[in-house]
Amino acid sequence: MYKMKLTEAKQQFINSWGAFGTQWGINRTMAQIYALLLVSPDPITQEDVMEQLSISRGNVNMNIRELIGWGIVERVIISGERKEHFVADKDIWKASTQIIKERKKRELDPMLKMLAQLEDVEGDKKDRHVKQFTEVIKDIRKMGASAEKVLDMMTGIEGNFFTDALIKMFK
Amino acid sequence: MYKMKLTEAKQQFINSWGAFGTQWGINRTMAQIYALLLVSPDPITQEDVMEQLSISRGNVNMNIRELIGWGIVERVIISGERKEHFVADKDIWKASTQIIKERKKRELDPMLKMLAQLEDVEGDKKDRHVKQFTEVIKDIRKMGASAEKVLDMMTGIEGNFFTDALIKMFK
DNA sequence: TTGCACTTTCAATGAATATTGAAAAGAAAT
DNA sequence: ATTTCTTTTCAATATTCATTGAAAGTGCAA
Repeated sequence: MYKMKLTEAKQQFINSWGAFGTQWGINRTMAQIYALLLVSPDPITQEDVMEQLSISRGNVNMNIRELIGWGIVERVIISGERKEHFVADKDIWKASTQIIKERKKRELDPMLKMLAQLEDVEGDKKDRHVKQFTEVIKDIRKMGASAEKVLDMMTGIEGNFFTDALIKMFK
Repeated sequence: MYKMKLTEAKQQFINSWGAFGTQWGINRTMAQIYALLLVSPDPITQEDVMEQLSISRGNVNMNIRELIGWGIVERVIISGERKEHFVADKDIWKASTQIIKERKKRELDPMLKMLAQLEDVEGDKKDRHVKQFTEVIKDIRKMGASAEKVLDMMTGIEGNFFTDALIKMFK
């Protein structure tokens, strides 16, 4: 069976990761930078990223900043070095948790807020259209609230027997 | 407290839903059409969608087709009517399940395949770079495999006490 | 078998998003 | 306080992605 060289495999990983990222509504470059940081054993500089991914200074800067905002990449000071270095936390479980938390905060919570405002509308409760509308909004809210609970549990906002069982089963 | 008129609320819902969709890597229009179908008590035609969302015939056609491909919208025959009509399944739990299944199939499975191919690379196992790479790939695979299991359970591919408990807790 | 009602396709266009790079700002070192 | 190295910003540009609409396709019905 064919074995790739490391550089080839890295490139493959970075490219695929970028492609999957876009499917999830994540900037391709941001995903690629994250992938690069994941497979880099030591902290690297913006310059390194520029070279290895052939992208511009500004682009690297903005996306690294974004990754830091997501809480999955850190700035690192290396004594004696002038340039900033960056690392990705290599604990994948922790990173996933962090990403889930972040997406929940940025997307699920605002959605539930929006739905709350549409809770009840003017007009005849017997009207098919009114009925259908309120029904759907209510159901989506329920679904969203459940999702929220599950995610909070999974990301350890509350720790309990259920979470523990779940983690033991799947980690 | 202010109550919206139905049409206003519908519009609000459709627009917001479209915006949230894009964040999830889903075509804005597709998300909007789905929202419209959700709040419509009866099956509607492509023409109806065109008018209500002010979008072109081709756009409606392609996106409805896509929604059908996701298994959350159905073509409906209304006897006496020439035009095709469409409905969204109003069971939100079922729809969510269906979307999760579909995304898993389209995204998670291919990702795991990709990772499998990068499992082992040429070169010295003691090299920091080789080590880090194989380590990360292995960890992501593990994480992905766990996610796969959880999702399969949640979407009822296997039914067991755990799923039942989960469903009872959150549905 | 021709016309009609409707659906589908897809090249052209438009809109949204990402990327560049040069200029400004910031931060050590001399 | 000036030079030098580094980071950040952002208007201009390039790229990607979504939308249009006219033409081709389908199939029913007279």
